[in-house]
Amino acid sequence: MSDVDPFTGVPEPLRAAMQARGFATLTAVQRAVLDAGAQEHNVRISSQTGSGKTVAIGLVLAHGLVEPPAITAQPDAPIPPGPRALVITPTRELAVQVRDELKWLLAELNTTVDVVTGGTDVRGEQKMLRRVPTILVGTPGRLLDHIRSGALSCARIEQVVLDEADRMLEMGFRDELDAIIDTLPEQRRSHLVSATFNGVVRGVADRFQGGEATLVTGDNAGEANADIDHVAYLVGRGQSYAALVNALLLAHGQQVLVFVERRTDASDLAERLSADGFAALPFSGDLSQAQRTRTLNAFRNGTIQALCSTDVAARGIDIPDITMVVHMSPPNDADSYTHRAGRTGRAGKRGRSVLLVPTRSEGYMRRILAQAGIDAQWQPIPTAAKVTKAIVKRTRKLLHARLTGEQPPQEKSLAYAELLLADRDPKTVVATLLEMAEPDLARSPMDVPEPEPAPPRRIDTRRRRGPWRPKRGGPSKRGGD
DNA sequence: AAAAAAC
Repeated sequence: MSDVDPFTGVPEPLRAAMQARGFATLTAVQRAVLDAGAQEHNVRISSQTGSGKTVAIGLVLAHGLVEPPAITAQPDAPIPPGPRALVITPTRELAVQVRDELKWLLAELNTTVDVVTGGTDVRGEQKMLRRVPTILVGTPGRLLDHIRSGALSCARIEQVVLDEADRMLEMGFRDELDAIIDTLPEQRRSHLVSATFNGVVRGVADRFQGGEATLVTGDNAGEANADIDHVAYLVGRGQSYAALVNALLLAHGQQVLVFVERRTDASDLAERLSADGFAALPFSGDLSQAQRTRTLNAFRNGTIQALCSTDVAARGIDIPDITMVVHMSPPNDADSYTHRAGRTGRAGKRGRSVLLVPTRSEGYMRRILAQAGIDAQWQPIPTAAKVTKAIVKRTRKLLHARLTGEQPPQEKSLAYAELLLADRDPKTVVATLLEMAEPDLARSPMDVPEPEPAPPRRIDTRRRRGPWRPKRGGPSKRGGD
């Protein structure tokens, strides 16, 4: 095996880009698209979250783009200039991420990759489209906008990709999707990509691909990502979910992505956590696109510890260092759970997915987990004593350094303790911790200790504060889903 | 029912 070139079949310009990016080898699904000879067919890529599906689709697209376009304009029927490939995603942030990923991968292939999404300046995009990118990534509404205004011609599209395909083929997207697909040439390749293709969507998927697709799977096809530990806590009536999330954040001490049901829940939770002294921000369609971008960047670069998000961030978003996902309310279905949880445990790293389950929803949630093929650990709610132990352990070193003036140890998990302690007198913190350590507190688990003298702080998403600087080794090695 | 997605 060792004498086999792991990049066999990868076009030379892409091999160079991948090696420059630090890839030592291909992931299973990336290897599989090449071995399947997928470059000549419609492809359906189904592989677990965080397994490098975006690069896999880049490999499929690239093989078609190495050759000059087969379509030639006839004198009597001129074909307007336009992109050769189209990638459609269900959210704006995912479109941008996919654009970025394809851009570095295909940089040496004499291609250009660009993106169009709602919430951004239409004129700027029109100008960009006049320069005719080789590959265009976008969300449905804005793509259709450009098609109808005449700014975008799809007459030269050779390949179309639906990212998060099972989501794109759902009812909510169908009308816009059909309208876009109607403008594509009959002669084209149609690709679908997702971690999940449940039975319901498979029929639609078959029709979309004209019944002809090469199925490409990675490791553990159809199984859950084994790098994620799943934990479920039963939450009784009258217990505070926000307090529980507070406790989980304290105990975990690293970045956490919290999923909530509604937009208002996102802002409510972020507000509450901020008042508790955490660096937390909401993320949902309620925000302006500019704020969405700033917030996601703040989470990506480690400026905030907690992102309180609706399902807008449930699919595809690749943030390599997320070690814990919390579901403050149960997901809608098994696939939704798989995708949410899949924001952690990426590219072979381990992650933890924590469910807060209302007692009345236990049966429902057990069915969802079984459907997703996941064996979760059902545990009692962590007691205040346990949470206290974790936070004491984490902050002890830091407090020692503060009090003695020594250099604090460089540990990322301590960085968030640093933020929590920022602007506070170490002696007050010691007093708070002692108070928290009172075993009496363990009696009422939900009465999670709140760091007493925490003044609400505004979180500046533009620059970092304090001496605190975790992050960020390098770009993702494997990319998104 | 709510989330997302065009102005």
